[in-house]
Amino acid sequence: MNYWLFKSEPEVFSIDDLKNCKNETSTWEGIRNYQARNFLRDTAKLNDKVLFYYSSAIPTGVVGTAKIIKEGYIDHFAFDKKSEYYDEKSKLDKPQWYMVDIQFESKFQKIITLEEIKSYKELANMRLVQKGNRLSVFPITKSEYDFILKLGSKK
DNA sequence: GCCAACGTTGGC
DNA sequence: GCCAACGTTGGC
Repeated sequence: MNYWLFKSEPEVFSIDDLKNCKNETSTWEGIRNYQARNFLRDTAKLNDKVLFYYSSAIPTGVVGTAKIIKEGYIDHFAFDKKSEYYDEKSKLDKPQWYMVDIQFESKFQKIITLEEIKSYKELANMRLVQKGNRLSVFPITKSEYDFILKLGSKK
């Protein structure tokens, strides 16, 4: 079992949007970074746990959890000229980009802000708090996941 | 809106 | 293969 942090801008796709999807399930398309692509394609497995993080938000932070319900498969949005995720470099016979499907699990009682995350030494090794981190999909440890889940479960 | 950090592109 | 220029991310 792997543990992940997925970033999303709430203006684009919020955790409520995920919850409101059919079966509380959505594709996670539009990842256009090779390192993140490799994680989705090669490492993300069925039932892996996901922290749902808001970037470019006020405040930024983790707002809930989800799980992987479909392992990496071709991001067909890259072939769709009408999609904002269209990428002419991704060809049908040589796809560049991959995605997974996730299902809503829980919404936290309160957002666990980046500021709060930075205050715990238990979370100091997360890629999230390291300088220059821009990856929108990256692995975390079970203990980091559990720690944040616990924070988010408190009123 | 600014800007630091990082990734990608393309000329050589 | 180097690296300058450019584009993007994301916190503030």
